[in-house]
Amino acid sequence: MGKPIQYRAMTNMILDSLNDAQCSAVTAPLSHQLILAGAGSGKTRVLVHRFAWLVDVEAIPLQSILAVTFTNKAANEMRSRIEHFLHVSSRALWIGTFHGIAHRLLRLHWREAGLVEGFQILDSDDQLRFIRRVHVSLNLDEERWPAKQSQWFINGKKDEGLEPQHLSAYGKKEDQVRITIYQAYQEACARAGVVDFADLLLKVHQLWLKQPDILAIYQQQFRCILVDEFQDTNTIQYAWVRLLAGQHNFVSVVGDDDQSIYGWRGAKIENIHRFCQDFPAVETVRLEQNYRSTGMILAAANSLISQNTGRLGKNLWTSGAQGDPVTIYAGFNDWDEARFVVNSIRELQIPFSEVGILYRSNAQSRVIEEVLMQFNIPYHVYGGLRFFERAEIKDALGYLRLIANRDDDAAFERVVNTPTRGIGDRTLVALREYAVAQSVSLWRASIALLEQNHFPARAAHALSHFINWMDTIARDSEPLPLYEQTEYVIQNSGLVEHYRKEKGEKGLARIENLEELVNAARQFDLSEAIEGLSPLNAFLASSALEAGDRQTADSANSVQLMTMHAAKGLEFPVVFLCGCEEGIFPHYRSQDNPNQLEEERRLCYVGMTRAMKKLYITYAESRRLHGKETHHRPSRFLREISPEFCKEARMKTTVSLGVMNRPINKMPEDIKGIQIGQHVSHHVFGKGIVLQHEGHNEHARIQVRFETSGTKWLIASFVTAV
DNA sequence: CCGGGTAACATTTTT
DNA sequence: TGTTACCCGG
Repeated sequence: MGKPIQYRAMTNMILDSLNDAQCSAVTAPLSHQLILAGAGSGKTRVLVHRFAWLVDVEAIPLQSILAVTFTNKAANEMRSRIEHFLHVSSRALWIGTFHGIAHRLLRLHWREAGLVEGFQILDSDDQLRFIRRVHVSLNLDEERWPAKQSQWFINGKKDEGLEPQHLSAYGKKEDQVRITIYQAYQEACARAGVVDFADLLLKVHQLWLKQPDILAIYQQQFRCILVDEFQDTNTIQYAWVRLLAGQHNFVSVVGDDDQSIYGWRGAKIENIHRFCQDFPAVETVRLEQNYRSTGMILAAANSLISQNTGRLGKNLWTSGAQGDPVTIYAGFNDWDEARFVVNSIRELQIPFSEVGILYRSNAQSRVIEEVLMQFNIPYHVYGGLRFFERAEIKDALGYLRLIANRDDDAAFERVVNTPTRGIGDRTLVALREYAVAQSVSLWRASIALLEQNHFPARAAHALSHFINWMDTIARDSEPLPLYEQTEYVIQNSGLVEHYRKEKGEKGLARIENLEELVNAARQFDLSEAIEGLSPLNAFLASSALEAGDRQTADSANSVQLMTMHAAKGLEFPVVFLCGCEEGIFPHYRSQDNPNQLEEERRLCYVGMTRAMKKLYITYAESRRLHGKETHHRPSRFLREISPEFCKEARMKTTVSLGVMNRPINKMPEDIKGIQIGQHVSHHVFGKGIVLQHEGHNEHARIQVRFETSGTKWLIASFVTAV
């Protein structure tokens, strides 16, 4: 039986350079599939090739395959690899995050889903503010009812697919109050025409349940569903996949139970087990050959993770070199530990960008940063605010949101008095009360109360001015292209003058960010837009759904510092796992719960398996924590790694500062003369200007904005005046 | 409305 | 220790 040449050529390309396990995952006949993909086993590759196989060999149309991931990063990577591999345009591809795809569906079916056409998306920050407002309107004491907890409660319930009416009011009084808050919050969202992240999934799920005809459309469209990082799915996501799969479609899930580290935010590792029960005839493939790490590193990691119970079972192996044993270092204190890390980096003589320093919690970066700075080693810390999460950006977007939808109360609250325009608390309280009582938005409440002459002259004047002004800029900017509209709003909102007044140079950075927002709008790819969605609404949605990169990519040749959570999916030739002490890692809040403890162990496993060639694990016998000297025993994880794969290290080079003491930085006399605005230079970061300073003598630190390396806090003695 | 002083607090993070 | 939130006085 001769197969078409096209078929064979393509098949060869698809199967080229795959190992046996990968190959069987890619070429499996149509059925439900569970692909257990160990760390570094070529998971993405298998997904991409499976996709290609389905298209080319199984003749599934492109638009009949749905590929879902958790992060935009993963989605973008898969998309671009598939585009390259198949030479297709992204138009027809259904690849995206759960939230992104749900959003796309809600824009198509907003009416059936009970939403307004221009609905906006609340990010977690907006959501928290919004919940605060709800608390106030319910007269709840912020002491007893922290808004954070309500947010946690509401999101938790939504992730379980539960709405207020599903929740029993028979529970504890506390729960009853929470349910009331949940209910009131939902009503407030409906009035404002906004949805939160969890709503995106929940509302699509409800839509499908309530309107079988719509569900049927998508069940018929998506013959194959691929889910990445399946161990991270939560209840609603699982329900979503199950519903969409129906009786006739095929689901392939890819995941690794040993890398499940997001249980604390609702991920259900059990979904992997449930999958095998709920879906008939699941074919399981294990990808255990690792292409990343040395034999020693894998053996060490395997020995650790084997302590966990209830695993599906998997042992990573490599055909590559054994490599060096894992280096364990016991530091005298946190400074000593940091110095060991930095010393080792210097001795390795490798590009800085090949080093990853991982820790359990962000606060641990500080000491390491300071030592890196002392040795003039460039570094990049992951985490922190993202572009679209910055206050000034959210202010500007607030105006745009009001233009798109005057009823958006979250946006209204944010910008109505930013910058201050004489609309005070009094006025707002009245507006909120009226809005809740009449079940209208704050915008409508403003108009109604102004008509009723409810306010004293001054307040009335300020408010009506704002209302009219919003309508005017909305009208005037409407015909402009997106970026001009953005620019117009920023210029006319008074935000620029507002931030210009901010003391220090912080305001300057904010104004620059506002300018950057105009650029972002200019570059916004309108092809991403969903049919029927205005450019403005598309831009606003994408700003919530893809909040942008974390910080700028000045990481060209710098050491990478991040939490172990953030390191998932990444790899480095050299990895340092720091702070491996009981109470730090595993974290003390996980110590008494066996499940949480196992998750910590998986986190350690994730950290270890990031290393390609060399892995260092360090701990400190004493450490400064919350301002107090503390002592911790070495992490149990160190004991759980088989000793035959480890070796103890000592610091090879004596450090001039003295190993046993905290550093005492000599401060040149002239440092007192450093002033804001002064030009300085630094060995690594180059030339810059002093923005702020704090502390005295050896504690003096200064904030410098460098011409090319961004803004940094430094110990004052490390710069020289120019 | 701001800013200073202070008290409380302190995982992990994506959408 | 470092941050953040809140309260009160000018």
